[in-house]
Amino acid sequence: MENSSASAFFDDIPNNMNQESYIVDFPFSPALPSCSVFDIPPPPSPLFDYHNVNDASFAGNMDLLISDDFDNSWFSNYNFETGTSESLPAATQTDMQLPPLPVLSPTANPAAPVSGSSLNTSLWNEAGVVANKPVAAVAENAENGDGVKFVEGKNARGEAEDSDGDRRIQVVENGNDQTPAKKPLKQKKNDKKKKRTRVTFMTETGFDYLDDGYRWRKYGQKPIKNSPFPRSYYRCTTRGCGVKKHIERYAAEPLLLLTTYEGKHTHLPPKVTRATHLEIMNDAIADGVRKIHHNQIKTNGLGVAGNQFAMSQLQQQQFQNLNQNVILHRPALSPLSNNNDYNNSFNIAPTVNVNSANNIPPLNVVNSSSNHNSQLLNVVNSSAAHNSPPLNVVNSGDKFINSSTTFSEFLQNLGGCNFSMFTDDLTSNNGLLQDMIMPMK
DNA sequence: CGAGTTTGACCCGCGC
DNA sequence: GCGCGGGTCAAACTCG
Repeated sequence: MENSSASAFFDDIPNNMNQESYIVDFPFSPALPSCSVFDIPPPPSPLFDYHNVNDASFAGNMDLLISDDFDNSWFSNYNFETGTSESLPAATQTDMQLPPLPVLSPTANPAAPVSGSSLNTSLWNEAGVVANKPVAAVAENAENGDGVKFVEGKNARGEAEDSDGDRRIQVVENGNDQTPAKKPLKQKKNDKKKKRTRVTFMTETGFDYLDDGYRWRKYGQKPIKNSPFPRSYYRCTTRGCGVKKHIERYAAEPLLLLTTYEGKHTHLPPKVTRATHLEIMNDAIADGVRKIHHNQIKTNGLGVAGNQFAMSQLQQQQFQNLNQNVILHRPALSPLSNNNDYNNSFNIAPTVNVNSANNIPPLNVVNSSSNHNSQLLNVVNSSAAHNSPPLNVVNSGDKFINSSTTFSEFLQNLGGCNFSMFTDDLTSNNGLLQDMIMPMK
């Protein structure tokens, strides 16, 4: 295997069939704010006002979670109540404006689950499916009394907003402190009314249900005030596990799906666990890269310098087999994007190269095109021959910058392998949405 | 037949 | 106290 030494453009990729392994240069882009629930911009970011996350511009940027990719010391200094931090400079609201989103029509059963298999790599070809991209997550820790939640009519400072009915994000204090002696909830058996940690993920998706690896039973659906979209209630089907979630579309941005989890699973997910992924990827990527920091050059265990990793043929196959149902994430749009970019990006279906020998579909790699500094995904191959399928690249065209501004998100795009965890405890970290929550203190 | 969904009824907190 | 809205229950229903 040789190191990558030159940039290979996307048109080259289909020709890369006969290679033992791939070395992927991942282009970190410090110039762009990160756009994923799995990532948070390097602190402090002059590009994004973490506090003013109260309208459509937050889509793709409402980073309230922290990955271990970052030195997150700034986060603890940030006061969500006042919206201030000594470590954060003044920010502007001019960055990362998303183009208009297509309007979804409410359906009779908008929260009806779709099968996991429909969330595979072919979703890029499916009509109406724009993307599945976690663009934000909101943690509400009701146990220690602090948290963040959606409220109506107030912004993140708790100030009254205009009366457009938009929901805002607000730090809330609730829970078990010495507040108001309110009439206690009527306790039902098993203390069902006890408040637990809630975390809301916002996912930009045309799907009404995202497979998160756990099994759920729907137990209710309610219309929501000021929203054409109902909220669906689900309970984890595992006996003894009281975790619930509810799903609704964000009325102001119908493409945003809000998934709120309540509670913590007492069991491993019945589906593919991240531990397996991590084993493979750890083997493939080797130590060090998983914790790589932005703009840092490290060496992985395969002797590949730089922000790279390599997967052997077997590893690729294993990885693909384990990621048949992963959610691919649409790249977020940069400030440079325009509507045409947005539209074009989804009209381009990936070339599906199915290996004739093993019939394993290739991974789809979402990436940007040229004309942007440090935005190229360079795929360089070693010389050895093999039969595994190539990486599949969706080339979105000029002026469209993908969201893979961090290594972790790149991996996310690559196959749903989430490396931006808040723990290195692989036994408890299954790589699912719920596992990527950093409790707020 | 079991598992999951649908859907109207019911419960509860909260604001007025 | 009343009504509203969110959350839950559970019987009926659907599906494999």
